[in-house]
Amino acid sequence: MGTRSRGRQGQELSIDAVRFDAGHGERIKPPLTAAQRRRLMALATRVRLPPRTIIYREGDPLSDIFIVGEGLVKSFRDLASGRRRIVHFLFPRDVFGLAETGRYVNTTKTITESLIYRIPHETLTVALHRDAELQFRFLCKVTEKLREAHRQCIVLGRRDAIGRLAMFFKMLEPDGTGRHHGGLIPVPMRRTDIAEYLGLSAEAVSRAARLLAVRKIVAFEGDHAVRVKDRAGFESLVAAA
Amino acid sequence: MGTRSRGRQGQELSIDAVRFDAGHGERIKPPLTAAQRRRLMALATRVRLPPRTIIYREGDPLSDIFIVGEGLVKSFRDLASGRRRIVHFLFPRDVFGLAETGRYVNTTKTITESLIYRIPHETLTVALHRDAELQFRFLCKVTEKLREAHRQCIVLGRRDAIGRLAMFFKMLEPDGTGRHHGGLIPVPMRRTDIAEYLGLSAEAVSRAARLLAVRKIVAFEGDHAVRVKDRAGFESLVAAA
DNA sequence: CGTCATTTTGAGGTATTTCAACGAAGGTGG
DNA sequence: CCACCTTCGTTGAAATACCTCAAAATGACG
Repeated sequence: MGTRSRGRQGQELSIDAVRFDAGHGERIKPPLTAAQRRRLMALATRVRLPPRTIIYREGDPLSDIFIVGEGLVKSFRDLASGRRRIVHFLFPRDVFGLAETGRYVNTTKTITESLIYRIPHETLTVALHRDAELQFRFLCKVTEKLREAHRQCIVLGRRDAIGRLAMFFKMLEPDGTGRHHGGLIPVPMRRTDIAEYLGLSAEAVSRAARLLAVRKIVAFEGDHAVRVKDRAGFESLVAAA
Repeated sequence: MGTRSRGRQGQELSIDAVRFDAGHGERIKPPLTAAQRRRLMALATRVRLPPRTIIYREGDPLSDIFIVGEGLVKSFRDLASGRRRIVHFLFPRDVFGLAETGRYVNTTKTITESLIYRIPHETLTVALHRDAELQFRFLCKVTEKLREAHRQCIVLGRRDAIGRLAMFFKMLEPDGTGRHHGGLIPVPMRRTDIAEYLGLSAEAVSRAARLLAVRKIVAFEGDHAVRVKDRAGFESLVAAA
């Protein structure tokens, strides 16, 4: 497969990582009405999956669109070099199942135990054609994901590991300010996952994390939580770009 | 602005870089019917802009959605460090005008003389609600752009300048194989633009380009065209990831 | 033909990668 | 319940590659 997009322009629904609410930021009215949500859920099958379960593999024929109910899922690609790149993490309410030419483009795997909803993609396509408003919500959500992907590009463009890691934590921050959670940021994924997401070696992530702690910018509380100690320093690192 | 997306979930149309046709790859039936295209064009205003003209700035209030008719546009962001990052290039038939919370997120500027169509975003929103099929085309296109953004993330994740540059050229290749154009790839943008897109310094791009030429993988024909000389070597560089 | 912007080239500094090894943690089986 | 094993995380040291600074060369434009 080349780098250039050349997806078939058929009726297939191909959405990846579309969140149904306003994201981790300011809570705005949910883009889906209760009725829409109900109808959508009626089309779905629920599955509960243990950690490290592969949901589908890159290249598998497209069948369903998935929605994360609970848990954490990673979407990644194995490169020719043997290296693995995580394209994005999928949190509750994220939609995934991006396909091209009728095949999934990434492999997805649960990180923690997860509750997953699946909807046959034709079913969803039909529903979207019936309900223009519902479809518009999807459109908004995909554009939102597009913005997020662009932001990730900015992160990856940075050269310094410490800055990338800071931006990553910032991305994980529930409300973006730390006001309501005392600067505590949950970090459900493993270090190697972070490394594969940020395009760094695991060692570099480890060193950057230690540096953040040594500089008293954050304090780690176990492997799966960080607390921002120096908000000003943290934000200036994030903004340094 | 934080790194986390927190766009308002209103009726604003916020689409960036949505191509109306099948992209540079295999030519498939255009996603827009002639009638849809005609109607869309009826809503638009045409403008012809000289090179290096700013179309809108980051932070400007959202007013229109734009479509490239001819020429080349770049969409970029100035970072706190004073560095500039090009988020993407916009080719003919690409749509742009991505906004968040009612404001454009990037600055856009013509690179070459361009023909631009502009449609008030409310007008387009209404049209999309009226025509579910038209909206579905938009949805498909945005997801396509999302895939492209993911691919760019892969490129940016690479550590070697020469590999990134190779992937960039590959991205620019009209049909992805070189079969129909003798491996000749037009490169309309300047070196510095490429550098800002790839997250490299201009010097690194220059050196990588020379290296590609020295290794006889490509040959430059002026500053705005490259010819792939060693297809196998080229592809293996691209795939090396 | 001169001026300005872009591109290229050179040399040194710095950051991350890589390779290697150790320590810790989680899961499995006896 | 403990020992073992696999995986993950950390730390150290050397190598590589890009960045930065500086300056020359090329090209565009008036």
